[in-house]
Amino acid sequence: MAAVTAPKQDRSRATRQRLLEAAVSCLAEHGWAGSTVSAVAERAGVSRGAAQHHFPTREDLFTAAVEYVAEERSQALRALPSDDREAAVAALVDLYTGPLFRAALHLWVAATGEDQLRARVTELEARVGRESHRIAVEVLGADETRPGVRETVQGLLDMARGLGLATLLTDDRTRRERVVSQWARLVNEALR
Amino acid sequence: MAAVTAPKQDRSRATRQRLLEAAVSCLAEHGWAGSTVSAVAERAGVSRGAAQHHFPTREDLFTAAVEYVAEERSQALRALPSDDREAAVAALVDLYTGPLFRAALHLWVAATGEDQLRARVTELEARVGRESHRIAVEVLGADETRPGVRETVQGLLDMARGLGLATLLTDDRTRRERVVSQWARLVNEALR
DNA sequence: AAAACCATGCATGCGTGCTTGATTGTTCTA
DNA sequence: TAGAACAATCAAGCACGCATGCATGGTTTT
Repeated sequence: MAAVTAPKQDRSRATRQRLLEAAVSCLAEHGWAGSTVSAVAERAGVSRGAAQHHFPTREDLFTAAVEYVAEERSQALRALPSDDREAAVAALVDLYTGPLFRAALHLWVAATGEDQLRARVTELEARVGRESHRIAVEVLGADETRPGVRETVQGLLDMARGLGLATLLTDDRTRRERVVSQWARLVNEALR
Repeated sequence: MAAVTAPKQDRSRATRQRLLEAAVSCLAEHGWAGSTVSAVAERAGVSRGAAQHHFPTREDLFTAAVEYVAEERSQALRALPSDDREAAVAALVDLYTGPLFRAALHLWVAATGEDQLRARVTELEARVGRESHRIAVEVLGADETRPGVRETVQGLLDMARGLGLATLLTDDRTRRERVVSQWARLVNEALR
């Protein structure tokens, strides 16, 4: 068994942590097919057998990576600024262009074909999605009791997803900033 | 050479066509890793050697599939209705939830790691993107000379992409329809 | 000392690419 | 127009590379 007892001392947890971080950056840079266990092990600076010890199968490794990514994304969400609405929208969109979202996207798409992963990914993504919505409402100062407000915020998040997807291959920053600025105005008016 | 002379008679072009269609549906259903040449050949009803004849390498097959998907998407775009703005937005978003977009998305993400594909995909996606924008402006009856209008339409297309991405794992139709309805209203006001 | 932790080598499965052989279609010529 | 040479198209088998999984041996912690 891998964790019959919680890892008593930290060296083990350190390598486990490094393996997860390596898995995430590997996903973000080389995609699903390119993220072989040898690659993430090498990137983590450990042997392949060490990886095999912590995560007996490749699927174990990446299901753990899914939860790790979800946790990191939640954490990033809670660090959002809430002073200015324009800045809040920009920061929100930025969350969808970083390596975390890239990794999540690769997992998301890969989970389409892997039955085991799909359950985990859908479940966790639903959780992160709800949290994203909750925090978005908070930093935007939106009044969800008014009709249409909820859908407005959701649409904004969906647009952020779309921008993140577009950023995958070509990082067209200037275009993105213009779109975000305009949509921030639209949202601002709709929430007024 | 595969096409030193254009395929004189149709049996060949028929199987080539079937291979491309099979590649697209395979991508939409099983994703990139699951779309092996054996799988698409079997789905097309031909032998693996036949596929190998038309597309010597797997990469040849899927680069051809990329262009095929781009062409099909362009064709679908030109069939959009332009009578009612609400209906136009809904139809536009629907283009991002069908199997064509699913296939394009898998190609898009897979091209992140495959250097050869990335060029083709980015180039063609840029073309389709411009055409999408042009047609979106047309069916929405938007006046692009007014400031902010261009960015509003682009944001709408990005939102459609994001909705399509969200539809990959869970087809949350009712939520999508509510979001689309609300933003159709907002866009409608913004373009007035 | 025992158990967790890590490293190395081997075996299997799988997908791709290539080669060979058979069949269909096209074209040139008598 | 017949028919034979020739090219295009399709089918089947083989060899290689690669990633995963497992098993063994060494090292560190408790």
